Amino acid sequence: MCGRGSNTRFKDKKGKDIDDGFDHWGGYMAAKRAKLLDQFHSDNIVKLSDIFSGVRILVNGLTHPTAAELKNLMATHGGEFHMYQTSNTTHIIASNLPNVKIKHLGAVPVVKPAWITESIALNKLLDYSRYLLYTNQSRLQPALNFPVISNQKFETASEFLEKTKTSTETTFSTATKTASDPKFLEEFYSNSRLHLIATLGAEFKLLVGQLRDKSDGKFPGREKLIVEKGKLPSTVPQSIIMHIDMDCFFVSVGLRKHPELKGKPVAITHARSGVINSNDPSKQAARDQEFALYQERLPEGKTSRVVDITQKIDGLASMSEIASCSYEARKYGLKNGMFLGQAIKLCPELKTLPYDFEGYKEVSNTLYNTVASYTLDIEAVSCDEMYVDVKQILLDTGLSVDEWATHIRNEIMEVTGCPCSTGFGSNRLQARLATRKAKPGGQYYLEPQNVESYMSEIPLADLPGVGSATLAKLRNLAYNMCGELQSGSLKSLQLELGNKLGERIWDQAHGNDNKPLDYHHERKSISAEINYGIRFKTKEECYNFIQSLSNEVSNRLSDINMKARGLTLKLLVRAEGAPVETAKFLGHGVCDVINKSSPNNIFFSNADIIYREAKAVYDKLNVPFAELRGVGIHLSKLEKNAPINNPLSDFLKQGVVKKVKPNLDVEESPIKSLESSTSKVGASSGTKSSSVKSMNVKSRGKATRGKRGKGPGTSRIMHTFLERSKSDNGGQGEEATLFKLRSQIDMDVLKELPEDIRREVMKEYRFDINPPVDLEKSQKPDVAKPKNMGNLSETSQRTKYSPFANQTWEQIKEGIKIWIKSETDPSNVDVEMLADHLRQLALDRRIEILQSCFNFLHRNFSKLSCSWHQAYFSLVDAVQQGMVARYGKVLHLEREFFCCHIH
DNA sequence: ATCCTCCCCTAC
DNA sequence: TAAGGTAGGGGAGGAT
Repeated sequence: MCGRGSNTRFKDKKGKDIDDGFDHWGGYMAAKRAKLLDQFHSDNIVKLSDIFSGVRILVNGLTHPTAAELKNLMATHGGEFHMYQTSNTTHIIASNLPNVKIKHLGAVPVVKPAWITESIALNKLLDYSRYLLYTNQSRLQPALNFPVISNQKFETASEFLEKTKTSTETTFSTATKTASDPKFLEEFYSNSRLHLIATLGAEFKLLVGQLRDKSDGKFPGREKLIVEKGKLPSTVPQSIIMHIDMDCFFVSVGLRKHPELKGKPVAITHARSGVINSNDPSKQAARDQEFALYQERLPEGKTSRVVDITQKIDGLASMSEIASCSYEARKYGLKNGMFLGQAIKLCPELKTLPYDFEGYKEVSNTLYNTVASYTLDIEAVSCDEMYVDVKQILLDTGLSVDEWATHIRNEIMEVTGCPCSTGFGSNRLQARLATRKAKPGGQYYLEPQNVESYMSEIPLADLPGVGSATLAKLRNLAYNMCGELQSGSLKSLQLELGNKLGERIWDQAHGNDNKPLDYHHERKSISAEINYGIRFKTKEECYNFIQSLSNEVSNRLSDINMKARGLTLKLLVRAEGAPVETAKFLGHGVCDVINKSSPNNIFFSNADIIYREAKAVYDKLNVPFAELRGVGIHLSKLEKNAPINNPLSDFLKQGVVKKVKPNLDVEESPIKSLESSTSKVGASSGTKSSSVKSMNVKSRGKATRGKRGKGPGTSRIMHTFLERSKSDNGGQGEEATLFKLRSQIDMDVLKELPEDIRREVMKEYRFDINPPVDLEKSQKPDVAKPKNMGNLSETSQRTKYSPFANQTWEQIKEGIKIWIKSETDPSNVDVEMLADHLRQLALDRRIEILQSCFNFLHRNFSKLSCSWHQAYFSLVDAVQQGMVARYGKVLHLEREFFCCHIH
């Protein structure tokens, strides 16, 4: 999953070139190009010759001379230099061009920069064909095997110049991988431990959920244990939580292949030695400068892992980070995250091992599968750590906590070859702190009667959630141990730390933690962020990288079948006074962080849209690309995609619903039958509740700020779907059943369903397990005010954002609409018919929008300031004026709740 | 009051 | 050389 290339954007499914996000901005881009050309021409230049008259170059990638120098050369010798490729770009200048870019070059020749320098040297335009970078440009070839034309046969011209320059430049640029390289993201991810940790953690959270969904309730491991131990079921009154944590995970995995290093101080790093081979004496000064600045900017009281005054890093010390170190190494003061150079100073005999990413994945999988054979009451914390509710296991097997702990630890050791530690307690905090005592390679049960005394000896620094900043604040209050807090004042703690954190730490100091294990995690955000190797030399490289990130987050989004509504661009910008070249090789150095979100009220998941938004934010921020040291795209306000076909067909198979109308039928709107059959939302508008009124077409323009438009659930597209049932039995037939089911309004209906179907439904709409909408209440005519969110706070935070929270039955019905899903092939759509249909629905005052056209609206009126119905009419207008020439083919008939406020 | 945005903090 | 990611909780302060 890490290996996704960034080259998917240029082709659609059929392999034809599609727009790169600028189609609709053509005018803007043209203007921008003109402006750049203009600046170029107005520069104060001294013409030396006209040999490049008519030549218009675009520089792509790293070249020698640099792009800036080439720009000057072109200016002084009568050519043009383009920042973007245009239709009249005549040559692309590159020294080394990876495959992914080639696709986009088309017929324009890719020529080595020597063509320019040598032409200038001879003062005449040489034939560029001798300087072509690739022999066969039209054919796509494997990235690494481009036959490069040798320049050995160059005659006179090459003798004027040192040939070596271009070739060294080429090798240099392949050796130094910065984010300018299209392959960078992939390469970086495959070497990043932090990326691995993050993605593996998310995967296991997902895995536990999936295993629970498809579990048959049988646990072979547990059953075998019952037989083997032959004990009677016991009674365990209180809840028992187990915390499992692998001992210095990466090291343990590494030691499987290097048993000779067991018992020795060992660390996992990329670097092989504690010193770097550099003979650059200026390095020390640059490092000192950077560290001083870092120290200066460090918040008061906070300690830094990077600048440890007692462990000053000299100019040659390796700044490769230690991902994990053995307990033997920790005795020397080594810590995870420390630089290798520092570590070697503390422990000269330290052995280093390389990463073994495949090994980590394998061991993690084995670990989870092992535990899962006993229970699925697992909260995955990370690839090497989890909480498990073991009460049922202990009950069933009759084992004591200690016996169970020994058993599971032995088994994990056996199947993974790696040791782990386990802690037990009556809540997750106690279990976790027990693990701390158990480590390494042990087990400990913190029994309820010992909690208070045990806790009093725990340093506050050991509490989960207390890091260096919080610790500094606690020290300010003269608190160091949990015991000191047990008698202290909660108020003063909250004043210093904030309400939530203050209370949590207060609770924790007493050994309390009422947060239940989370077995089913639902993602709230997705992001991809790179703060390493960012050194852009052209704006294009920067844009390309933003595009790679866009592809990445888009892919991750669709992997979990979600869409997003919020986008934030995060930039790390070299701080004023920070050296341009960082102490750590290609690191980010001391930076200012900029977060900027783009206002957005429609959902998206498409990479092109993400790119366009992110790029727009970047352009607006006006940060010079050369100063960037980190770039990230964060997507938030996620929602599951509407279930399209599969779950529905499952329901059909089960006979829960009947499928009747496979295609859109304008004349006989399925909405009508539902409306008329279920409730009395007639055509008269005067008697409606205010909430309904705001959806009335007549009130558009002034109702957009009405109460209805403000709840958290309202400014978003929401959905449900159902198939129309032919049976007309007063709305209580299959369709009504399914609709209620999907809305999670009637939990009784849910309960009556067969187990497997219920599970499907729960999977799709897990957030509605606590139904937020009271059907009885919402049927009352006066629902002027949305439900008070405060009343929902007892249920989970998620519930608050449920699509159906805050919606009354009336509103839901009013909001039902048809969503026509479009496909990329628009050829056989009858525009007239659709326009008619839209008009018809408009007359009925129903909400209607085409998903694909909504994207169109968003593209073209990105700053729309109107309500949903205005957007709707804009769409109709657009159809009538031919602005939207074609819609997608109508594939599915679905009803979707839609209530959107576009800013 | 209640939201949203832009941070900071923490954990692995 | 080196691979400084990612997700969630929450607070300050402005907008409404």
